[in-house]
Amino acid sequence: MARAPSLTPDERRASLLSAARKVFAIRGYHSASVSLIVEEAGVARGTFYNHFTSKRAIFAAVIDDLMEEVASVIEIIDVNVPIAPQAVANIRRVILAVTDPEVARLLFTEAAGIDEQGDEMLREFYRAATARIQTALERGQQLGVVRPGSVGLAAQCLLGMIKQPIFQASLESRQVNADALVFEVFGMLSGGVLRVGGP
Amino acid sequence: MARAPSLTPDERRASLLSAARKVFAIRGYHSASVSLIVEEAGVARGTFYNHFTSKRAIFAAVIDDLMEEVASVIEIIDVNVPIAPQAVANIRRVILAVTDPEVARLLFTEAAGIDEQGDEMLREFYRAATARIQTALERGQQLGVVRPGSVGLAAQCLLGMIKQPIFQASLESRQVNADALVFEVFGMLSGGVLRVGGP
Amino acid sequence: MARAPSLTPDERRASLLSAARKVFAIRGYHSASVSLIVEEAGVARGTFYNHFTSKRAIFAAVIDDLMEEVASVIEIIDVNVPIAPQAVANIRRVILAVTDPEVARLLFTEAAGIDEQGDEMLREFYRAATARIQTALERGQQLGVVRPGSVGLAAQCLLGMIKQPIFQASLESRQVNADALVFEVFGMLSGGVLRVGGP
Amino acid sequence: MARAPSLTPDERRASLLSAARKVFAIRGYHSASVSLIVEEAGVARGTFYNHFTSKRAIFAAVIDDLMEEVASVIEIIDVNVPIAPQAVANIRRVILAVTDPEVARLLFTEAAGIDEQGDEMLREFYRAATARIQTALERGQQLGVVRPGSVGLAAQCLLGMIKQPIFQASLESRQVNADALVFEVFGMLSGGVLRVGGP
DNA sequence: CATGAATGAGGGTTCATTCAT
DNA sequence: AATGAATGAACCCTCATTCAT
Repeated sequence: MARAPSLTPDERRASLLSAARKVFAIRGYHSASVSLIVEEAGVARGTFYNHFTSKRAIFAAVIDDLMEEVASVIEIIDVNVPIAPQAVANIRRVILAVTDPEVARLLFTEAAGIDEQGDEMLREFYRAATARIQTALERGQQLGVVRPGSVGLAAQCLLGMIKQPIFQASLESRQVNADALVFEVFGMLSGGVLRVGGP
Repeated sequence: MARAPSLTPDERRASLLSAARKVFAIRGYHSASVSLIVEEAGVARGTFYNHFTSKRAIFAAVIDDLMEEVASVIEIIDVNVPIAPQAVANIRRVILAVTDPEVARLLFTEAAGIDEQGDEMLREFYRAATARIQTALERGQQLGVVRPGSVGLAAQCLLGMIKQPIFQASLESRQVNADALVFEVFGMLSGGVLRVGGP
Repeated sequence: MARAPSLTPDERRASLLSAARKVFAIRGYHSASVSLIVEEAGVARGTFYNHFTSKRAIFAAVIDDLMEEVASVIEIIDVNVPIAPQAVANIRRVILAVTDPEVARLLFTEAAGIDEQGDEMLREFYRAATARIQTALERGQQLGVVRPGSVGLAAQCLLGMIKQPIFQASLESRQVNADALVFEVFGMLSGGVLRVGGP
Repeated sequence: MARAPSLTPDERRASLLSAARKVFAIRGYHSASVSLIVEEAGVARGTFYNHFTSKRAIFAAVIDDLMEEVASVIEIIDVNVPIAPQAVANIRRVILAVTDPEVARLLFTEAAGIDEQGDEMLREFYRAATARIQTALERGQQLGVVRPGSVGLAAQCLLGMIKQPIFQASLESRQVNADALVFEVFGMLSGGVLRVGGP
């Protein structure tokens, strides 16, 4: 009844994570059942609980990995070379990372609203992301490439500007054109869309 | 056993909707139970099913009302008077409408991911919202107050720019400063934030 | 799918309690499953949880009823008529009440050790029983029919004297002879068994 | 992977038994898990099953040891020297043996009701204990220090008299005063408590 | 003998929905 | 329409036991 382990614990864990990610992405957190996950992973139910304490826990692990994946593509900007291309490259990489349908679905529609603990994770993620953007903008201000003024809200707006097209694409089961989005975002950042007489 | 109805069917329906909205906003779709809703409404379980075919259905009705509420604050722009203030006013009203904690929670974190039908509703909502913004932008182009070019993505970006700060505020159980957000959004639209090689 | 209730809620509750009592008595707390109980009661699983919040809860209710049953057979002793026969009658009734195989099994072997809350119930039961006996003994002292001295331990010993034969009989699936036990207990109380240097 | 055994098989078995006894005493049979036992013993799960065929089996072994421990303190009474002090000493030693919280909990609240096999063990234990007491009483009758008549029930009553105070103390997490209990039991045996005109 | 990952039957519980009254 | 007891599928999780290494 007890098959020998053909995988190391880490591999099994990874395989469960991968299965869970797939199942959560397809069915959403609530409709995904542990049964579905173990079936996808090809292990028995009990095995699941040898690696994760609960369905909630594996979901948190999945989301955590995702956030890490997204965050990891951002590279520190070198102020000694032209800023703009670096910023563009960062945005581009984030868009590409988030454009994966699984990532988009999980991060944008499933992560929120599970429970308080989950919301805290998300809060923290957005807090960190926003802070990062804000810092970048402030450095830009010092360099004179960003207009002066408070940039807290601007950071959130910038985030939303990127997120919303991806979210809508995800909702419609299509992928955004990353280049077009980068272009659009950069256009918005550098000049807005209105031509109604400046401030 | 069957109490005489003290409300008209429509009133009962409205009262259930209101109770459901409250319960869904507080607990989220999945944690909200029909029990909670009927308790909040002060009716028996069976009564619920005389007015709505399912929990799913009442949620859809709640979300529908919400979307309607939000959409209804937008006023047609009159091209014979200055555009900008009208646009600002619209944005401002949308922000105010969406800033209500119940609305924000329901629309931004609960509505998505329930099931395919629900996603379709949301898809439709964003499609309509985006289309509306896009139309406005195109009209702006004709009037020469919006820079030329494709504005499909821009519309989504604009939506995200507004939504994200409200979403993050909702996640942190606080409300955005509507005026600051309007100012920020308008600033972004009219000139972006970057000063890199502008005209 | 939802049959009309053929029983009043109280009747259904009683029927579940009775089924539970039977099942717990036969299988013990841990081996009894809610499935078994509802099967015995002839209702669906969900119905069980409409009447009791948990397996634990219905067990507590069963034990509570049992304790009440046992306690209720004790009659206040009238000091104006001969004491001894009244005491004997009380002991006799208790023995008879507890001699029922279900009662014995549940009270003596299943009630203890379920969890802290359960132990507290039992503690309270024995505390009350002991206190009652102690009070009776103290009244006897005032009347001069009980030898002087502390009677706290004596009360517990008296309880044990009655309980142990019943418990052993229960273990062996037989019933004690109530009359013989009464006789024995009364003999013990009135003169002990030893004849070693007594007066 | 297979660590060299640092203990002889017997030592390992003893160490598992000791760990099991501790765990069973603290958590009770049902809440004790094999995991807890092997953790306490510091061995792997598989090792457990090299020494005991099942959780049930190690529990039986624990109880067996306990019964043996208790039984072993009883010394054969020498009829050539005064009986009473020897009887008292035996009772005293039994009380002391059983007063250990682990012993009391395991023997009085956990041993009963696990399964038929377990009940048989317990049955046998009480049968043996009762028989021993009965034999002692019968010898007492021959010596004229025990009142005549059937002593089968008396033996059980005597057992209960001792057990109940210890059981109640165990339930309340306190220890009985062995001396007081011996005194009480002996008082009961030698003269009862009632003064209502003996036979 | 030791190890510990894997197993899977089984248990308690929830809750959307039904329908006789 | 209103009621609310009854339903039962579905879910998450536990844990004694096995066996390849």
